[in-house]
Amino acid sequence: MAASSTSPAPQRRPRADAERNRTRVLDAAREVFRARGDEAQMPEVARAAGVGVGTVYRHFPNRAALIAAVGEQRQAEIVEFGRTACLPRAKASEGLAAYLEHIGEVLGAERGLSASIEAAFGSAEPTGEGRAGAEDVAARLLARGKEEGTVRPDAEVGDVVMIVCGLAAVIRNDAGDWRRYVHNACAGLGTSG
Amino acid sequence: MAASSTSPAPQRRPRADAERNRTRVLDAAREVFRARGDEAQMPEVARAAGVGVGTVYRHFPNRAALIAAVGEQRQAEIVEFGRTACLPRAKASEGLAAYLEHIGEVLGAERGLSASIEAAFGSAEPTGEGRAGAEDVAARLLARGKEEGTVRPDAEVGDVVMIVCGLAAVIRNDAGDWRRYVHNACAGLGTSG
DNA sequence: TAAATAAACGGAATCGGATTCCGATTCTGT
DNA sequence: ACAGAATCGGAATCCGATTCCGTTTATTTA
Repeated sequence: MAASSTSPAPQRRPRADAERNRTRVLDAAREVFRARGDEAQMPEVARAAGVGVGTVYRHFPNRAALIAAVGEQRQAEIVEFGRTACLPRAKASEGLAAYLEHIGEVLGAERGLSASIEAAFGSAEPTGEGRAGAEDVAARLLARGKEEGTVRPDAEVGDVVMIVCGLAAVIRNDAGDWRRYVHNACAGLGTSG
Repeated sequence: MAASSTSPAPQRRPRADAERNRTRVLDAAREVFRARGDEAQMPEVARAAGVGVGTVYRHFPNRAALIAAVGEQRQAEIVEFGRTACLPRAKASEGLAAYLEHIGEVLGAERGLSASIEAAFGSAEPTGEGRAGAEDVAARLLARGKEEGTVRPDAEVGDVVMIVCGLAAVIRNDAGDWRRYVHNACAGLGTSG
């Protein structure tokens, strides 16, 4: 008792098989949700991962957490794209447009993950790195855009979040010309082209 | 058999108590969802309506339909506001801003209904009148705004839908300065003021 | 290398909540 | 007031998420 309440817990590295199963489950969930939408059932995910339901629950406390984890994983990839393909652009306004277009493409191609990705970008929870990273990319692009004079000075990260969420909703429904919407949204931020 | 397959069904007017109960259930649901969010349970709605669960299901095929009905009812009121308070404005751009601000106010004040209202505006389903009415208001305002020269000629109803959905997401989360977002979104549509 | 211990597994059992069913009750038309 | 039709209420059922625990496996230790 004394030990457990005072020592900061040595934190033995997780067992190898546990770590492997965790990623198996996450990958399987991502695939299943992408294909069937996030109403897919837990047993289905477990089966796809070649694992028992119990194992799924050992790694993710509940269905919502699993869905969120998938969304955050996808978001992390989007942020990575933002850092490597958008931030480096000469014109920040183009970088911003590319960032949003990429998000639109992902949302359109992976409808099943759309809700969880939207949540990753829009949720208020301290999701941590994912959300923070996404906002960091947006913030840098906006700042640079303002210097360039291609972005309205009163534009904020929140505006970009709103665009992403709106985009997700629109794509989830009509799937229509979301590219045009992105274009207009950029125009709205003051980005001229 | 011959009769049932050929006659268009006389459709006797629904029984008085049935009609009364339908609205009781709808009203109770609206209140319960507004207060507790749309995860509130069916039995809770039934209790609030002073009715058995069976009765709830007699009028609404399932939970989703009930939630949707609530959202559509609220949407109808918003559309009504749009027609009476926004369309008549001298400046279409101001009418549009007022329309969006009103939506923001409702979303903010009735968080629990936020998701269903958003769905009513954004869903692809042939929701019918509700959605159509909302888009009608937006379309008229946009058209008039273009004549005025206060709205970008390439703006479309879809852009407004996107704004509404984005707004809903933002309000559901930070609840921050959504008013600023509305302002910026309007600016994005080309509305100068 | 083998035994001991801790951690992870699998999947049957449990639980909660949506939905269905049907006998009892309440309208409506005659 | 009566017959028939529609509606009610709420217990019973169904389904899927989550929990539990005996078994199996990785890791550490002797």
